[in-house]
Amino acid sequence: MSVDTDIRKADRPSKPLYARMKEDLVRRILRGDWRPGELVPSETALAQEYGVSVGTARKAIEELAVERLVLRQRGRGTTIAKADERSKPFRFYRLHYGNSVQPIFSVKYLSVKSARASAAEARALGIARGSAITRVERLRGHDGIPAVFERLAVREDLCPDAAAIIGDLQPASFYTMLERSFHIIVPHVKEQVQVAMADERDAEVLKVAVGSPLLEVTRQGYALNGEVVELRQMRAVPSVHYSNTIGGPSSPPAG
Amino acid sequence: MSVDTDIRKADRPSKPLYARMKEDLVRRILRGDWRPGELVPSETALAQEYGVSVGTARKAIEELAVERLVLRQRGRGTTIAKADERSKPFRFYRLHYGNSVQPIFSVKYLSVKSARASAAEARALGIARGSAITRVERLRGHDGIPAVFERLAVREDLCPDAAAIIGDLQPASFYTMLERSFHIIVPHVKEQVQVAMADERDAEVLKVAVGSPLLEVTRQGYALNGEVVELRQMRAVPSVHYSNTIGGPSSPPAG
DNA sequence: CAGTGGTCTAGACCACATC
DNA sequence: ATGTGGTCTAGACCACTGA
Repeated sequence: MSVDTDIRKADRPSKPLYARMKEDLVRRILRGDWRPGELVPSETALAQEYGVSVGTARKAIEELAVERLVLRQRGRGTTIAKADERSKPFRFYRLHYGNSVQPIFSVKYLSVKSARASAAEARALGIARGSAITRVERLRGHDGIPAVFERLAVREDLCPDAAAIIGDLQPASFYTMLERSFHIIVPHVKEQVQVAMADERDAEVLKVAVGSPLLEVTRQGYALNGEVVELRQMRAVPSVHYSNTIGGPSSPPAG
Repeated sequence: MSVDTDIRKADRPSKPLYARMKEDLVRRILRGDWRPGELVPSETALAQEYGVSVGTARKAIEELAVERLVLRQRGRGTTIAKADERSKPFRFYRLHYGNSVQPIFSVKYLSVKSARASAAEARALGIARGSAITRVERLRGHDGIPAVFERLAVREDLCPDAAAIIGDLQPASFYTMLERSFHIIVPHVKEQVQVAMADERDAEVLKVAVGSPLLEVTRQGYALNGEVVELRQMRAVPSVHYSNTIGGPSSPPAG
């Protein structure tokens, strides 16, 4: 039976039933009981399995849906959300070139290699200094113009053989690849935006002068269990801007 | 009776009952039936008034709560959210100095005056060129160091006598002032972040060299009815960064 | 067609804030 | 003590999808 611990007699002081049920469902998703794109049991089936009313099961599933972990479709059923469904329009990729509305940039891989985590990387990733990581350099362009230079780092303990796999696939979507190749779901990211000065590598790749100002976005990608799995630094030419919207009908929860 | 149109026999094809009820509640908030901080009728009272079940009324109110228009407190009741409740930790103010977690900056008003909207301002505000607006300059500092130079513009047709009122109050929170002095609620903003070069005024105020790179955040503030009421440009010294979090438990809906 | 999620109802009990 | 929102139940009907 898939419910290891009876959610009805847990915790002290006990959380609401639907909350415990939700946590258990997350545990099962994390364990890989259902893969992204796969159908989850129906409301009534889950209600029966957990011994709760449909309304309660519904509330648990509903919360997973607003967190975009799960996709509900009337008549079809509920599926585990795939990376592209989770990150719909601009959720993750908020960089735009000039006035263009399209966030679409071509991607070119510049390098993919295994390395050892620096002190800063180790701290940010929550691993020991010197642990194995994979470093990736990508360049995004707009109409043939270099626009965004990305440096990524992922934990090799979570993504074994990442260098080879990434080098081979050169995926347009990093999160889809993490999902398909390593069963890692990244439902949550934190970003900081600031001004940076171009170093020599930036200058070379982006065709700008060393020391010229760039827009820098630093990102930490969190896995379902809360661990940081990915670090990303994006340095963009000054004509690129970062856009964000806060509040309003149907905006997701803020951290 | 406060329900002008019977929400039960509306629209074609008709939206769900709870959605129509929600829209009607928004209409009443917009009309000012209840002021920020004031108690809204209870679930059961509203259910009775609209002739729906408590569960349905509940769903309508619940949606207003996730949009932060309304604040629900068990044992107390439901109130119209005040500006500071709506913009809780960092929802609107996402600029930080260096590594400090606190987004707290002192505020100093530099100038407040009436003016005519430029072509760009008029377009962004959805008003005619040359319409009356109020322009405000503020400086935010961190530990006595100039950090963020803000230029604001608000529509004077919506905020009559704004120049005098703002000059008089010099409010720390602009949105709280809009709410209290003009009954305008701003539940939604859009922001763009980019690199800018310091002009002469920036240089003078922020104590940097003309032409040196700054972090610029441009913001449009939307009123409840969807109109743009406020334009804001924030130019910050390079040690300031903009932070954002996407997804995860209890993140608001993304635009 | 059977099965899904979406809406809606009517009731119960509870934890909590206020007076 | 009263009234609030929060949880939970058990049912009904509907719109839609897919075989």
